[in-house]
Amino acid sequence: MTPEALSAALVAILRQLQDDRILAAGELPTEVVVERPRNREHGDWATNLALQFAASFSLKPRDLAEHVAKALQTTAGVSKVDVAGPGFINITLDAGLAGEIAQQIVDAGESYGRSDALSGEKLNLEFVSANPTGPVHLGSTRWAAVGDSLARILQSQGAEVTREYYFNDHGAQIDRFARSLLARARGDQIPEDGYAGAYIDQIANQVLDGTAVELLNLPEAEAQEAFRAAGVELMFQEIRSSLHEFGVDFDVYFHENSLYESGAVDRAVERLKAGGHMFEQDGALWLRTTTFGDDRDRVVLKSDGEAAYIAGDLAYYLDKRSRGFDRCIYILGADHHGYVPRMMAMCAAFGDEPGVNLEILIGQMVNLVRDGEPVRMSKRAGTVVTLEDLVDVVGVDAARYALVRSSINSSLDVDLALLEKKTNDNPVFYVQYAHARTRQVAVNAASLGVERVEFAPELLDHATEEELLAKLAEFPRVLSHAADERSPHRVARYLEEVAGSYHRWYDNCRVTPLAGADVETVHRTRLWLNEATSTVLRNGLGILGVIAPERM
RNA sequence: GCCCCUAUAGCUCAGGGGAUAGAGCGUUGCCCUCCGAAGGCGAAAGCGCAGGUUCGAGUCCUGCUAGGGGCACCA
Repeated sequence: MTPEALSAALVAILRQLQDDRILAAGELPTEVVVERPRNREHGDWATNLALQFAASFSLKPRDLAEHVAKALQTTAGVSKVDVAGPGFINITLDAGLAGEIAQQIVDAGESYGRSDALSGEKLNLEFVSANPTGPVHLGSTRWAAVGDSLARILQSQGAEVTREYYFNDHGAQIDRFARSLLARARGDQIPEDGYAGAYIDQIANQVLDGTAVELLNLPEAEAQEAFRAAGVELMFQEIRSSLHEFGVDFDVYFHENSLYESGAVDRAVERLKAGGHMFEQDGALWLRTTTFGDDRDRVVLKSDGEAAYIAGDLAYYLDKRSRGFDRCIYILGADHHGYVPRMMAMCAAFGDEPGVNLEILIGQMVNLVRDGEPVRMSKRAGTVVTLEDLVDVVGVDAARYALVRSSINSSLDVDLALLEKKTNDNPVFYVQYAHARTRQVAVNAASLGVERVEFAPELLDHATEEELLAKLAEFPRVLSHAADERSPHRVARYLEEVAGSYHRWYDNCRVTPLAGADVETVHRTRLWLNEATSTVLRNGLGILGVIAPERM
């Protein structure tokens, strides 16, 4: 009996009580929270439904709890029901029932934890979208790890997810990038507002290598354009390849420039004009975002005729919608949070529903620290840490795990000194080690003739087995909750708990018999539990884009 | 001035209104004659402050304090 099954049984009981006129008419909850009580004396599972819903039926919590408890007594698989405290319902299952989940998990394999809750939803998830004026830095790397895991989580719930990267190859910053390249190619100083760093020299040289030397003798505008086109392409390739090394591949790399070349920007503006959301003032064209809650209106076409940045976003959003995405999710850094109200206003101006068709996740920044002291990331000071730097020092697994295990609402400190020491203080090793252990136990079991030829779940009755089984049973809900809350970090935290439960079990219950002893049913049964743990750890690590190693 | 995020153990962070607030690292005491000690068991150690809502608040609301980020016809 899984917590989901118990929850469903409880909902059915409430419906029955209503049919029997014990409960007043009224809306019933569609889901009831069934939790593992912290204190094992409180049974296998507990629910607070009486405390939650008693008031809406004009009952005292304990009275409602008694009614539910009485009905639950007769439910198959339930051995004991208690009402405790103000109205908690504590449930104990029949021996063996809790153990069945081990076999179910092994049978489900890769599909354990998946659901079809989001099937039919077509989601567009945009993240990273770092500008092609430099390598992917530490901050963006966080969104690469988080975004990719979130995509996997949403896919596990049946959603059709497109990972998208908005490639910002239009506008003034690209011009500065091009001027910087050109200057370095000529051996000149970087312009005042330009980009510095060794990578600029590298790319400038690459551009030169790939073309005729006469490039430098072209008229200024043509030379700059040549460096812009070639430099952006090289930068783009580098970003793409470092993300690929990081295990993050996008389905769509969308070039901002294409929106201008295709006329999509003009069409978006026309549509907003037709909707009566645009006005002219001071020679510029404005979008009246204040109609939809923004604190001031926004310029779309500047008085010099150039498009403001938001113009591209208008067209880009419409383009996503026209590609059939019900929901467009953006992951943006905290330095862009001020951008949210105007994006939401834009969404509303197009007649869409902000928060539904357009969803923006704001993630806090990554701070660089050395020995506890903050380090300012500065390209000029050479203290920019890139995705590749991070991976070079700690590897993909540790990097992804460290960046994904915290809530995006918290800023994250990355300590350089710690990373340089290559210490194993990253919890990813704790989880990976647990998985490696399950595999080695399986290897040893096989060599000693322990096989999964029989399964007697009632033998999984040690305290550490009950704990582990309950933990494994939570995986589907953890995934579903992580999807609902857009919180990949919950999966990481959950895996750490699974690993802990497994290590404790390993310490108490042997899968292989002691030397000279016979292989018994209990060993064969435990092998199922070992395999189930392996499955959950493997599936969970897969969600995080981290390898589940056979050995370490 | 306005907006967003944060404040939980020595450090980095979890914690879905519920029962005795957790993990990793660090400190410290124990446990390898048999499936991996990258492990387990134990100890010390914590919800910024003040109100409020609630049967019940680390969690929700208000105010305060502190830290981070943002408030362009930049992108």
